[in-house]
Amino acid sequence: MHNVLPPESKFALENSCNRIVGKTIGEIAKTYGVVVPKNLKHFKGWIGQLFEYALGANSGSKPVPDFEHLGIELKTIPISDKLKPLESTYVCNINLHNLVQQTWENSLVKKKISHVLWVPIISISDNIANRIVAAPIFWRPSVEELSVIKGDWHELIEYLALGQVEDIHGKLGIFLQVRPKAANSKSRSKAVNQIGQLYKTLPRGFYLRASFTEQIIKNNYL
DNA sequence: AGATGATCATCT
DNA sequence: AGATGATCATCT
Repeated sequence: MHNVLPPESKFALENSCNRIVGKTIGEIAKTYGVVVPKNLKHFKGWIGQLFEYALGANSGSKPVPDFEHLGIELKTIPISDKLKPLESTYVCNINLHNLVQQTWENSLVKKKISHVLWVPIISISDNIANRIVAAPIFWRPSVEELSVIKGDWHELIEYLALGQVEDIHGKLGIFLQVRPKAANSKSRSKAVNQIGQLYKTLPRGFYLRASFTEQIIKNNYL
């Protein structure tokens, strides 16, 4: 399998996107000689990784944007034929201890969502290979969108800073929410409780709600 | 353990 | 059917 070099510019990345739009997952996989799994149960991140490879994203599992030199984050997103996202979008992990020096301005959420390349995949077919790549979208949040997300972030971080991790649930937040992000419900990571003691709890992550990403996609297509 | 890539499964 | 909570694979 040959190596795909990172795009040198946003223009180069746009050209790569133009080459894959309208293709099926099967066609793209064939280009790189990889086998498409029958389903994603045991390969949940497979499509995302295929596009990281095809577009030359190379940041690996480091907590930085996929195209680090361009400051662009890559997100594949499954959508219906009516442009509705079928899933929420994972943004990043949450540090449940050491919250004092975290600010919105230096937050990973802000960094990750400031410039996103959305690659919507029309996922009507259960057959992964038959799913179709819709037009990729280079998106920057508007001032209004950013302000709502900033408000969500502050509300959610407030719980964590007060040691109320266990009171957080998926219903909180307008665009941004907190949900478990773990291998299973027995996974544990470091957190602080209300009286400042370290303890272990279920790891959590920030996610963008599907109702929000639906607007991003519709604003760009309709 | 914590970061990346997410989707699955169950509840409402 | 949509949303929340649970889960799967891989890398460092």
